[in-house]
Amino acid sequence: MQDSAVQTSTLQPSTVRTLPTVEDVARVAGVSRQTVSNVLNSPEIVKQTTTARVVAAIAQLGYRPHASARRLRTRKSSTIGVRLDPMTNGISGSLLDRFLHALTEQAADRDLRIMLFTARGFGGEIDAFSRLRDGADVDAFVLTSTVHNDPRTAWLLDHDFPFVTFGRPSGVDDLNDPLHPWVDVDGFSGARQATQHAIACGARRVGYIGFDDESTTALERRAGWASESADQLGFGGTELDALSLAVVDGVPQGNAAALRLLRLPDAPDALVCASDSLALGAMMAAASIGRTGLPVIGYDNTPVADAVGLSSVDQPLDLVAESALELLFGESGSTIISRTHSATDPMHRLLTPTLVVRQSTQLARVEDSGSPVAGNHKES
Amino acid sequence: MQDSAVQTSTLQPSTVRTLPTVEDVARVAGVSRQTVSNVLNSPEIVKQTTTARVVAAIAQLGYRPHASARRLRTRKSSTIGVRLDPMTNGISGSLLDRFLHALTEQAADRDLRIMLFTARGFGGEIDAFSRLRDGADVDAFVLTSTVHNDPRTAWLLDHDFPFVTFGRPSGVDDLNDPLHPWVDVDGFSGARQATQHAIACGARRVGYIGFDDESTTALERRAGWASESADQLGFGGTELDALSLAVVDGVPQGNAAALRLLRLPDAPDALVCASDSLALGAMMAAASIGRTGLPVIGYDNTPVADAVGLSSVDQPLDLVAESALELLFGESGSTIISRTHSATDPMHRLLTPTLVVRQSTQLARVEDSGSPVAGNHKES
DNA sequence: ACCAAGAATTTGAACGATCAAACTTTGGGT
DNA sequence: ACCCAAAGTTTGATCGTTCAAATTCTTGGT
Repeated sequence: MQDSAVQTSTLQPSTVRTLPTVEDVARVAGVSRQTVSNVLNSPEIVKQTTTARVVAAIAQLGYRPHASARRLRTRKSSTIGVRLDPMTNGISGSLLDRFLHALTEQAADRDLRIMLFTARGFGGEIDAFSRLRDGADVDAFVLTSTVHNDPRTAWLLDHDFPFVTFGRPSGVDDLNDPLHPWVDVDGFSGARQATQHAIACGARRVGYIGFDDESTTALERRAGWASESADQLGFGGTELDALSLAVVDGVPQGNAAALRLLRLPDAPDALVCASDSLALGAMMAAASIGRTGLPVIGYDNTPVADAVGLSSVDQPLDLVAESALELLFGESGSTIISRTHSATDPMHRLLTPTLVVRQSTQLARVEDSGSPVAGNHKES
Repeated sequence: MQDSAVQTSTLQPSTVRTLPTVEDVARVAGVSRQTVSNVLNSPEIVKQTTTARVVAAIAQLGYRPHASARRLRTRKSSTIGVRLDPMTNGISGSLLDRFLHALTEQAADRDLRIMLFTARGFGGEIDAFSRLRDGADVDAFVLTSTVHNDPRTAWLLDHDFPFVTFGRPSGVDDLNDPLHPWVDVDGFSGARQATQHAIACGARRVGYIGFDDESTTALERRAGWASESADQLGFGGTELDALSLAVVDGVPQGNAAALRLLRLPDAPDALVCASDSLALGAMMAAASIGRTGLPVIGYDNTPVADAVGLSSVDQPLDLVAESALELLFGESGSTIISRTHSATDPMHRLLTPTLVVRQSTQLARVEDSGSPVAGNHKES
């Protein structure tokens, strides 16, 4: 090794830079490979003085563990797979994106990585599961937009592969099955808060525009509105039916539905909507027939809601992400915790959304400023 | 139910399933490790009959190469790193998301993966570069929202690490530097098309609401509008200045700017905007002062534009993604092509956007149908 | 029948890390 | 001084793949 002297004496600015390995660190620190490894992975079993020397050597060489080598040996990838939905369905698509962002940040805190993939249909997604699992590319999946009797969770349960869903299971899946961890945001509470707020704004007949389908989401949001309306305003089933409509999600649909409701003899004096798209349509409908001050509340707190000053129910996506990781990896750490049927703690989290109040529900109280929707004229 | 007792003794649905390796495939096919490897990586050097046997064995065992082992040996990760921007800036944030989606899909076609990361500031991002590079986690980076004299590209060039930017370089970087590959969408053309369309709708004084900053994007979009206005309508610099405003991106800003322009003595009879946010604000402003039919054109074709029926300039994000990969990996394949200063072909692509025409520029021509999107105050 | 040259295949080593077990040191208790 | 357990450290093997070199099999010309 006498040529090491030569090597250092000659400056070689950008030759093929070979990355340092544990071996190199060990040599510099005067310890063995394994001790270096221990400093990194089990610091508690290494003597303080030794640790210090190793840490110094690591810093000196700028050493970083080779991710693939580590993965090969430990048989874990420290990577989570997330499918990027094929159809970013309009305005609400950004919900997934914001969630993805929160997830990436939370994951980084635990030294976990997020790997994306796309697939066509559930079948394609399951193929992707299989590919990524077999290639040891990911340790777990995070599923979004789950459906009734979701075939994906069935497959994952069947193949005993770790996952967590954003959205509670429905169908044959048991809500309390410890093998099916899930995180969800309480739509009942969200719709209830929205309704409550509408009432606080002075509304006595709160209308509701919801989704056409029979998803859990659709049902519980409507139930939240119905429950609050019943409790506070004393409405019964028939009256509630008259005050609500179920349509396909979208701005034009929201517009049309709002017009229908607002032209009723007993028109609602506020509108709670199951999405910001619907609410945006509703706002425009209200404006178009001169009912500018009508309180309208949306759902999901998308960027559009912020942009147009629409009050909206906000889902705590960072908490969702945090909880998802907690269910997969425990309080901290990056090792999948294996589940058993006998697990005691509930393997799910139901989070509570918050209402973000904006101009769309404040105009009723202030003077009409002439520029209803996104007006920036402050009256002083 | 009845076999629950038996289940444990006989059936073992989920014993520890060991994944098959090349060795297993080789044994079944009656060949050696390396031959299996060759079938996968260099099919042309293996005899047809042997290939057939190996392929059969692979299918039979459901073999898939272990990604990490392969990466360790080949010293490449087949993974591209993308930073998820910390601030999903409102409506336009979805542009990045749509790009991300396109990129993920294109990458999948080449057996490449997308890995996400977040970082705070450019410094943080460069740290992340360093980490991901040293850990051999990624083979290249795709950068978005580049800025003038971007420190990130400087670092990457300095450390000789492959990357491509979505957005042409500006500053000390050379547009034609073969070491700095980039893809961009021609904003000049986009704004020009928008203006052209406005004129085709009958406008004779097309106004422009653009960005306040001095980014390439801001400059070229305005230039596109100015150029077309000069050519077709014969406006000079002073007149153009009077017809345009530069503001911060956002719906309220668009609203305010539009009001200012529309209240001028020589008010514009159409508005071209540098973003959908601005355009949305402009639409609302127009509606609020009774100029419902005013043609308004946005930029980026975000979901909101679709939702509210706003004509908008669409960036071909799938092409951008495809081009980005092409610059990194060549026509096909998943191996980084190394660049030299002497490269002949230009290491960049300038793509042309297309205008998507919607109701916001059609109302002028059709009869008021009673329920247009953003209000239906009749003017006559 | 022989040989050379190319085609096809096999073998040993390596990628960089961690695991499991073996080994060495330390610190009391007797 | 001795021994033992606990603490700390090292050694050999291994994860699954591909590289580089060695080996065997073909083929065709003489």
